Amino acid sequence: MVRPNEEVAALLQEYADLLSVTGGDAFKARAYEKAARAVGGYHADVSRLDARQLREIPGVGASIAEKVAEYFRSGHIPALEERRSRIPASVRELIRIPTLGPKKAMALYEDLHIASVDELAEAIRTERLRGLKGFGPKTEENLLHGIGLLRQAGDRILLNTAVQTAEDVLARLSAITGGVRCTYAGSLRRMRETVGDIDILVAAKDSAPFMDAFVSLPYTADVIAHGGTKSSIRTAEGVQVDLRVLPPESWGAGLLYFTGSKAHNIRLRTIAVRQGLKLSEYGLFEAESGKLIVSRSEEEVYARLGLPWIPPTLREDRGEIAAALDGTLPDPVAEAELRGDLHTHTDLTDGLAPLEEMVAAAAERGYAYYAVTDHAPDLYMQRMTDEKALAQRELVRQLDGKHRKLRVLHGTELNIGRTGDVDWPADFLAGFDLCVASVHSYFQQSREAQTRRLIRACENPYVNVIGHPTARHIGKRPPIDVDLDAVFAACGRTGTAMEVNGQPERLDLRDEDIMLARRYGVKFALDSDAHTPIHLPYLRYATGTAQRGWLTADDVINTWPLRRLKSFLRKGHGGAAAA
DNA sequence: GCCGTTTTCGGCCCGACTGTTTTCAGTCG
Repeated sequence: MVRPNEEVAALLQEYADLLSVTGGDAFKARAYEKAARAVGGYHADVSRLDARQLREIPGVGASIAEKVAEYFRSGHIPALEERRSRIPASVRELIRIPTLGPKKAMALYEDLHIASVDELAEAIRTERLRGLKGFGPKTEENLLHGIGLLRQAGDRILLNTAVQTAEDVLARLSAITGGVRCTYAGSLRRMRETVGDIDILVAAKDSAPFMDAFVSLPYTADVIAHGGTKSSIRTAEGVQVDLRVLPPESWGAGLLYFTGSKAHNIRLRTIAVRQGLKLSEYGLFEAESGKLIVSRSEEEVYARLGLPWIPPTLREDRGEIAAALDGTLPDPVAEAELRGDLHTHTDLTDGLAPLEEMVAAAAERGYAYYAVTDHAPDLYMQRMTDEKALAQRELVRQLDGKHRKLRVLHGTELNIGRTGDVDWPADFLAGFDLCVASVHSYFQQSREAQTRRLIRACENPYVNVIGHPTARHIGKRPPIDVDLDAVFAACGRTGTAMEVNGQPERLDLRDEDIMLARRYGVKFALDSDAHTPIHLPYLRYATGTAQRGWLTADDVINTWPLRRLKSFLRKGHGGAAAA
């Protein structure tokens, strides 16, 4: 179940999209977009607020507050429905294609009656776009590429969407009596970056009450299957959720089996067979007699196979079983080991909350340190200036120590320019406690140019962390083409950390890149890149991704005590990080 | 449509790149 805030944010965003597709006042569309983001990132549940309270959300005025209130009263927003009736919903789908915006989408619809991604692909194939004003051969190529990206992500959903749905289902099923255990399994438990469908497991003697409750969840749109051991539904948002009810005595074997991955399970079964055993979702058995040996817990099953328990995030058949056998399995970094966050924003640039609120939320989470890293001037639309940065630093110094044990660091997120230069000169950079540097432009440069610019950024003595290093957006923008070996080598050499960015659409670096970087002795920063207090928990996804990359606490600079972190941030030049 | 007043209208996230055009519209961060 999505939070009411996100439900409303989606509706406001849809309204903004429809406004921009049908033309008219661009500022109005932008006002709705801004309100959508603000509502999505607001700390309180908007379904419980009246119109007056809604207006306290920045960017929400009388008109939008009334529409939101109306939505929770009647379930309808007449103005939105009126717009929908003018434009097929599938036209809106078109603007999800990178490089295709509202104007081009409308041209396709009005001139060629193209109203969906599939129809567009077909129209390109049959050369129907030839001659349409503003659509040349390069545009066709870009559109095909964009459609490919969109389809690559397929029907898989982002990790946080899956987590929210799964946790809501778990909360509802846990309330039913007779359940011994209840959790999610599958690729979600392994924290893969996207999830195809959600697997929920319940241990109970009697499955019927769980199955019945499951198929009648408030957001069940379709019941795909409704049986005694397995039921499947599709939610209103189109997510498939499977529920399996296991007898309590085979919980461990079932959890192991349904967590996967398939390749990991095959390895385990091979080991079992060599020992004259048979492993299934019901337990570990003697092959000859069929006698059950163990099944109650994952630990017991692994132990009987001669293995320690392997954390789910490592179960991808990427060498974890060999490592477990020879005792070199890493102890993956845990979220509780993180002492702070090193990449966050405020409303001084594109964040949604003021510095004081972000710091208070960080203190609430029990951090030992917290870095504010608003955007630097070269990201023009953020309108950062030297004066604003210095004024913010004053405020940061005042807040430092206000919340008992929380140390507040003043940082910035620099833009890595075309050739690897950054926004500010050395003397100004020296005033920051740390600098994250990220790619926000020139995504299409050659591999050689991208590699050079990133290496140059690493060689800057004031750049401590490379933010979201490949700049990908899952399902929307591919990673930049760069020689990661060369960049990681430069990171290792210069003492520049690589970020594992926890924003669900980024997760950047991704697991495989992390494994590669680690071989170059690179250190990592696990960051939320929060733009509002409710993004701070995204560290959870950064941690999951880091675990999948086999990182231990020692690899991660924000598990370190402040003293050790500051020493790392000095990067050999001795100046920036004063005690 | 929102906001902040220089309170009831005028500005709003600005500039660069791409691909198309032949001087610029559309998209993006």
